[in-house]
Amino acid sequence: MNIRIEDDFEPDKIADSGQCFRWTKIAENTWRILAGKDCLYLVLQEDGSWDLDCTKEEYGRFWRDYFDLGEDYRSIRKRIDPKQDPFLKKAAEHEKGIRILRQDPWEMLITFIISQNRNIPAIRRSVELLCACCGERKTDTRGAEYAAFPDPEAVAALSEKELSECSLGYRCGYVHAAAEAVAGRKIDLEQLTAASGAETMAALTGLYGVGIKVASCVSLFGLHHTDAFPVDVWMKRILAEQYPDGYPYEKYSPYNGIYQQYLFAYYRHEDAGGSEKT
DNA sequence: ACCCAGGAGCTGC
DNA sequence: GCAGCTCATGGG
Repeated sequence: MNIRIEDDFEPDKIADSGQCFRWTKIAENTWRILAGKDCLYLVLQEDGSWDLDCTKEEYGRFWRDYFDLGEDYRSIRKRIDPKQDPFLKKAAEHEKGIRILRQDPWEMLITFIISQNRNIPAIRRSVELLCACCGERKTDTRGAEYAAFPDPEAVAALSEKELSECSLGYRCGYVHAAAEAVAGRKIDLEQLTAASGAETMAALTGLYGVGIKVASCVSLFGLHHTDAFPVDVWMKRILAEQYPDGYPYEKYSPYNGIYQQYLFAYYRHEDAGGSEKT
């Protein structure tokens, strides 16, 4: 089907933003998106519209929400006062096009446990190995095969050897424990969507191998708690350099997580480009 | 060879 | 409560 998107939507920026690890740009203007057990080809048309290889029903039931197309990111960016916070304003304008995807909480939990103390290419590699190891084999609309993200039961059933072959290193035990907790109903991730931020963080950090950083990523990317504010090594640098007197978290509520994505992406791009930030 | 990565658990104070 | 150490592996 074909859709138009009026405000922010740039797949290159979303794919590079460190919130999803199974997007692949397979040609100019074509992205292959793996999410949960599904695959979608997203193609930018000459007229600026988007072609999606799914039915209207699938779009309404799943993909529209996945891309968070009900949210008006333009107005969220406009709330930033350039006089009060020029750095955030610059980051948001530069990274315009990012959206916070509404991804599966279980997939986010495992993905961000895997992410700890690793760079993005290494995370992608391990996630793919895990899916290949125990995810359901499927075929997309172009006839290509892919592996779905595995269920908690499938991950919990893996042997120590099988898990270690996914290059998880010392995180093997964390992944296995999380899979057992979810499969064994010791934690109900779906229920946390409606829970408070504090309650959600407490429940997630109660899991072995889940600290504040991973829990906030699951909150933001898997439960769409837009006030969750993940602080990793990059964000620590930003906070130290740009906000030495403290970050105005209260003022930016409930959009802290969205602004955080702008800051994170902007700083990493500037750093990679070698230019100095002011 | 070297340093770093979307960190977290554990120990010792 | 919080600093310091360790953990396994790949990317640059």
